Amino acid sequence: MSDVARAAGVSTATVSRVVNGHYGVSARTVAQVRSAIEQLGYESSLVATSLRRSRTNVLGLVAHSFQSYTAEVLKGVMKALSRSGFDLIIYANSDLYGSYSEGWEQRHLTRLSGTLTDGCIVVTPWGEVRSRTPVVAIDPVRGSTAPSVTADNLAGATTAVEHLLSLGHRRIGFIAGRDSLASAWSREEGYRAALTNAGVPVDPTLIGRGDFNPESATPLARVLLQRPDPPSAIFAASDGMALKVLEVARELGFSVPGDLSVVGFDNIPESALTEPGLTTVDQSMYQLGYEAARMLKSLVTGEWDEPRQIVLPTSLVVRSSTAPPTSAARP
Amino acid sequence: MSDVARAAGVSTATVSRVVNGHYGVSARTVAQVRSAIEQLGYESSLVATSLRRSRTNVLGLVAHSFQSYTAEVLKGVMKALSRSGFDLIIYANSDLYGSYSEGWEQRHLTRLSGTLTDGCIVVTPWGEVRSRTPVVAIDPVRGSTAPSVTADNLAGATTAVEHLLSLGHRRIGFIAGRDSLASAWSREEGYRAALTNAGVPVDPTLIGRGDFNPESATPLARVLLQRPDPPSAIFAASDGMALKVLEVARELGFSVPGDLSVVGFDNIPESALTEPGLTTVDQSMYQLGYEAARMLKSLVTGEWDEPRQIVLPTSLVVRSSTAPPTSAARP
DNA sequence: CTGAAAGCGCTTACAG
DNA sequence: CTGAAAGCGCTTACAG
Repeated sequence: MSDVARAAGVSTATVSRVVNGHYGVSARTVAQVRSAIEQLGYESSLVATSLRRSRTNVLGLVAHSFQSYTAEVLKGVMKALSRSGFDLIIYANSDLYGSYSEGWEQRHLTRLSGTLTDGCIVVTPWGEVRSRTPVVAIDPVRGSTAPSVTADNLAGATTAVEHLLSLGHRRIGFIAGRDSLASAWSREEGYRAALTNAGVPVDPTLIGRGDFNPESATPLARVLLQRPDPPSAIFAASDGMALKVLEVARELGFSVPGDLSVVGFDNIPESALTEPGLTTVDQSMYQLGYEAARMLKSLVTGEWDEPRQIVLPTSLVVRSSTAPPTSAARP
Repeated sequence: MSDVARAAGVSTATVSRVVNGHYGVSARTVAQVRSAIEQLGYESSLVATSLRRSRTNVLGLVAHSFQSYTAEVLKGVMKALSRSGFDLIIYANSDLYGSYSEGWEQRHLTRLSGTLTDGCIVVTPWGEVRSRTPVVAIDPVRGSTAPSVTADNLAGATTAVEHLLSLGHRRIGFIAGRDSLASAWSREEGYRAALTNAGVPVDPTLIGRGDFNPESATPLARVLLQRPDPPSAIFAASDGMALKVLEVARELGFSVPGDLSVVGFDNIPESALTEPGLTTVDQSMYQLGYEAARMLKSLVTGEWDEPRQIVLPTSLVVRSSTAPPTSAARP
């Protein structure tokens, strides 16, 4: 900027005014400055600008990994921000790839929201976060009253288990997600509610405690399927985990859906590609991202007047990983 | 930071030393400062730090949109950066969603590389870019000698067209990509080469000029298919465009692959999900991202000693959108 | 209409 | 071992 000022023979204050289109600069000066900018290929530093200004028109997104789930969310966020005047900065910590680390989102949030961003979206946070700028959580922690958008996990899970019940399954295993997340809790609630409603007692030994990380499901599925009396169906709280169940089933000689039915949750793109295709509950991750960005945008400008907690509908997608149980459940 | 300094009864200089783990601070002071940091939940501002320091350990990525292609690239980048000590910042301009705007990448690059990032990856740039920090392009412009990673587009396209030729097709249409990109050019070259090698003359009226944007293919496909003598097969330079060809074919009453064979390029996840599944050339977008990040990382630390232009292999994925031509090409 | 000066939150020689 | 001061690249009252 000082180069530009020198070239145009003015002060940096004036250059700044021209760059920001402020009034009160003579046409002649504007022209001179513009041509200097042009010639030098000057572009203002995002960092310096944001340090000085309160408003940056940049929104942030922090996520702990970039698997399919996040990628879908991102598409929705971008769509919502399209031509909104807000740019997006996504911050990803290299240490966090695929593994949760307590408090990561708080760290990143604080580092960004100091000055860089006007507000942030945080995807599947670890805990409640505080920030001086607005934050909306996608898939918040349990009991959070902060702005958030989430799928109707309870209804989705209930439908999934009802689907299995209607096929005739009675011994239905469950692989739970990370306990602290509202989504994990609701999905488990849905599982319990559907069984209870159907008069099927909940068997705690049929429940495995995963954490949404696909890998966490592998040992749990193994335990469930190596019992003398394995379940005839397994409902996993996420597709990533369900895919691992499929893997273990294959390894152990269970045919799906012949010996074992499997249902997931999320409907990530991969679920349609496996053989057999995974029956799952669709939560539009695109929509989650879209709505979160829409809310954050308005929160930042102070125009939001809808409820600060959005719940999006889910729907059951029946593919070929589910079928009625056979009498001989063991291969 | 001044809050922390006050609470700990030291200067901000000392706080800075503690935060950055510099030597020469008494154990007692360190303890005091740490406890103040803890209590106040202090986190250093990324912006201020990067403004002051030359090295930030943050790498940047700029892309003009976030469709499947970019999402896949991103996964590869994140994988390569995992536990590398480098964080990643992705910058997305809201005005650019899905549409090219000349020079966008240069603008963003300059704004980021001023101080925020140590280097950048730019995905399908519009032109050659200059920057004081290292830049690696994924899918560079034609004739670029800057660091880049790209798929073997020539071989891929040749194979695709040879596949159609071997099925018996002779009138093969082509929908080209954005001319300035090396990838678009090579894919067209591959198309021409395969035809020429087979002794089939290239018919310029069978070539449509798209720009990789899916929408650009719709009118072109319409023109091609509404001719009195439509081609029996169409090769599109990207899956996004090929999917649109499928759409137009359906609309016009062509059955695929009965009346028309269609081949794409990229192998985005959606291509496996359409009905019929799209035959396409796989270029591992994940690999492109992975290699680009690996190169950038070493370029920044000055350790890169491999060639600065990486070409990755491609492979043909045959699904059900291709078949031998029938005698009656018109429905 | 324009400039000198202060300050955003940090880091880093330079003194002491 | 620690602090006062300068400065990274901007913006914005405050004068003039």
